[in-house]
Amino acid sequence: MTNQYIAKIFKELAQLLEIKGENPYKIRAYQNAARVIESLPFSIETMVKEGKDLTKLPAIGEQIAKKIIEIVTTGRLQKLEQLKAEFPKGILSLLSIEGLGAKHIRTLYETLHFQTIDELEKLAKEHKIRNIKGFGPKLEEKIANGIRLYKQEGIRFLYSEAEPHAKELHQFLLKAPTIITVVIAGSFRRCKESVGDLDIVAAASQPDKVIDYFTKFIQVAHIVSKGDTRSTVVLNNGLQVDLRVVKESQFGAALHYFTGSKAHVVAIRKMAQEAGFKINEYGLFRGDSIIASENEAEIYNALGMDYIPPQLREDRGEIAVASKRNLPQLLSLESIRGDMHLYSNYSYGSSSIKELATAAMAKGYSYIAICDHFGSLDLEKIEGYLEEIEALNRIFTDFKIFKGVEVDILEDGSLALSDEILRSFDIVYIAVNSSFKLSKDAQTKRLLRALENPYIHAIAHLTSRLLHERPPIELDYLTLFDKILERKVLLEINSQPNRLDISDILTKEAKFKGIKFLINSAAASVEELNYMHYGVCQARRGWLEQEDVLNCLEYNALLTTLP
DNA sequence: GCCGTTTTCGGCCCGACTGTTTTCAGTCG
Repeated sequence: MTNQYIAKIFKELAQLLEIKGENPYKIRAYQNAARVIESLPFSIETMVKEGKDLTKLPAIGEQIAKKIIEIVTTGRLQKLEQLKAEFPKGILSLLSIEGLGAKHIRTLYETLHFQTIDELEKLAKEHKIRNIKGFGPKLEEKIANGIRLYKQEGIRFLYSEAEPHAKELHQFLLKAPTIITVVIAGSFRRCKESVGDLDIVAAASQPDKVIDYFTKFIQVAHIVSKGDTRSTVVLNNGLQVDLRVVKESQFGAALHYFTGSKAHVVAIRKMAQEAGFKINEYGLFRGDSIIASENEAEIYNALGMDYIPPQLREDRGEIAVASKRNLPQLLSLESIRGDMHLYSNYSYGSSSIKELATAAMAKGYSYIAICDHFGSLDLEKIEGYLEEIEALNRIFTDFKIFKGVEVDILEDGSLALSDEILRSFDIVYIAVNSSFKLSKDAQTKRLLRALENPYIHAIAHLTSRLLHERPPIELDYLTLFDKILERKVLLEINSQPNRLDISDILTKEAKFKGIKFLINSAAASVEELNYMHYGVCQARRGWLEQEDVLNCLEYNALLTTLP
């Protein structure tokens, strides 16, 4: 049972209680618990089975601990089942309709007693909603449209999919009248692996002119809201974009607020309040006097802490560490000295080894590893492959190519290539590329056995997840990380934008265990060498510093450090 | 429902915009 499953139960519980009109602080308590459970690096199921005290976790008190135990032991939560039975099936989907919240949904249900969502859609079309107190024609239309939209698919974008839109909007807004600064904030600035919308913060002397200009962006499909200082639009492809425009002197405070995460901002505001400040999107205040507002660093500094980079702003311990002025010095793209996992046209890459090497040199790297994916049928091919790399190494000066391979971990934990073959490579990655649905126990045993092999160096894309496509394989990470550390095996952060494997949370957990990493583009073409920056962002979200990542080392240092 | 170097009770982040209203509740971020 995953933490996500447990968190989802509390999220649904909170939503249903909201529709029921429960105490909002109780609802928030469930939401907070869900968020904490979701971002735990270890399995809460295991905690329960080992009899650990759940109330030691933040936001988990006696009541929620009891409920977690119930979920783990019975697979469900009685209280949620009861609540669900009180309302029509699918009622929670109504919450995803823009502009329709819990209070409205409750009024709708109490007035109309609809039994299905389809029934509600029909009532909306028949104009049975507009005369209810608190409703009108506009909301009625939103409900009808919202239900129709929901029946299609929910939209969420990979970071890499949102990126071109972000860049284009940035360029567009820089040409807005009276504009001074534009930053894409929100989850995009925090480099989350997928983003729900784009939040943009701008500074301008006449905000209303910028808002006007913004809503005329060519790709705007419709305008959700438009005021003097803020506006929301939806683009043709369904991506929602929010713009907030402030005065230059307030830019830092606004940027901080709109970068989030929500949990981070709430925690900072609470902390500021306890210290006698007030903080909002216009600045940090003590009484009526403004303490800081122009840039983010000033605000953090006034609160007595290190500047917290956006990628760390998730309320996962960064505030406490920053208050001790002890934040990690996160690595950057410039820290990377080589790319240690590339596929050439010997397996499923489209570029030759020489092309990859030349492109890597042009990027300023001093080494790469070609690690094609080979199985037991490829023995002849491997021979030529090794020779070609050796030949290129004789030609290049000040640049080295490692002879690498990715080998499959079979279902029983044995490897697809013999030790004899594995010995001929400089770097061997093992990877799960099949049997993704084994039980947690079987999957963990499979990895543990593979880790016994003496000729391996690193694990490629550990969880084998594909974002929005395939869930991560189930593993007992605590046990596995102990073994990885003992065997001095490296973990890869795979930069492919639909993988970003391992996750930020696992990365942080592994780092504090003492495990070292490689950040790789896993490029299958020259162009994909540029994916490296996605992996670096992910590593930053996982609190990694240069010293945690072996391909931040120069060639000679790397040679002596490689396991 | 959670939480506590002021507290085991009484707090719990803060403001813009919309659609409904005649001054504001609901929603959102």
